[in-house]
Amino acid sequence: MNVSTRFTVALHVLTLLSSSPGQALTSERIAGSVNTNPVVVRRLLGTLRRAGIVSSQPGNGGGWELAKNPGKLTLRDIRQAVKEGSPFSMHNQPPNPKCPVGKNIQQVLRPVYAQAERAMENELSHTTILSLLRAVQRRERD
Amino acid sequence: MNVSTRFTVALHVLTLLSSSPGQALTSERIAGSVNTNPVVVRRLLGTLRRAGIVSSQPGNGGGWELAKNPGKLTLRDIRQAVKEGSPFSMHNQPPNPKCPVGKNIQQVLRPVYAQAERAMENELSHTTILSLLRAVQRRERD
DNA sequence: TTATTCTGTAACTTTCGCGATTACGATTCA
DNA sequence: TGAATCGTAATCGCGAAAGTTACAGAATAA
Repeated sequence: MNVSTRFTVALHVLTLLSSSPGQALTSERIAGSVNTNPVVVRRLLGTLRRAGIVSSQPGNGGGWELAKNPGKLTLRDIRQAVKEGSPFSMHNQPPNPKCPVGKNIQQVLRPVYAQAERAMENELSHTTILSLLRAVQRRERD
Repeated sequence: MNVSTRFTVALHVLTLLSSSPGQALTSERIAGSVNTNPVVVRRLLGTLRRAGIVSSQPGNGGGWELAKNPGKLTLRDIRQAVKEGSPFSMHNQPPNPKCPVGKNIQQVLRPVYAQAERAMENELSHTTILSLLRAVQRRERD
């Protein structure tokens, strides 16, 4: 396996940002919650900034803020923004083109994989950052 | 990313086996089609044998055969047999339990991820090894 | 029985991507 | 000016997956 944790960390951070609207959080503070290195956070949030999802302010008193309505921000949007690849991957080495199966299998699998991934993304589009925040708050109350 | 290729290779091999029913293929022959090492093939097929999907015969004239009806064998079955993990993965280090978000985020995400993965698997259950073989043969004809 | 062909596995190496870390320039504000 | 913060390059370390070597069974043909 070995899938990256970028998506999970992105959701964690965005939920955290949505919990303090109008208040910039530093990468140091965020890294404290995620339990990682501030540079890792800045790299990840840099990607989200280029996608227009967060904004940043350098210098004293600066930090990171959500740039979109958390109720409109779906998990599919985030997944695409952090450039998570397909959950499927083809052969490392191209299969043998002299074998009828080896010659065609990748082209046959491609649309099947695409369809399965679409189904997954469709499911992710039904959850927003706001609903994650609400769920966290609900667990915190009880 | 970096997802394993085991699932794709398994589908390739099973399609190949389904194309020569009643005839055992050696790991050497199979590896030739996949363009990899025979030991890699034996390891993977060993897992599929333990799941009852293929059978093997050592010794002269031996090799590997499909042990199930390819029309009944779905891609979800195969994915589960080769033990592909979830396409999502949680934090490497546990998040900070003193932060309300860090404390609860994983428990909130878990069912969301499970649901998305289920949607993907449901889609995979609609395709069989036989239909892969048919698609390969169709491409080969044209 | 003997030679040959395969599987079954252990052990080791190689490769590769991710995350962690260090370092430092640029920017902002008090 | 000085402290705090982002932006980013460079490098390291780790772990998982695949590739490789080696060899002990097992089955078959002669």
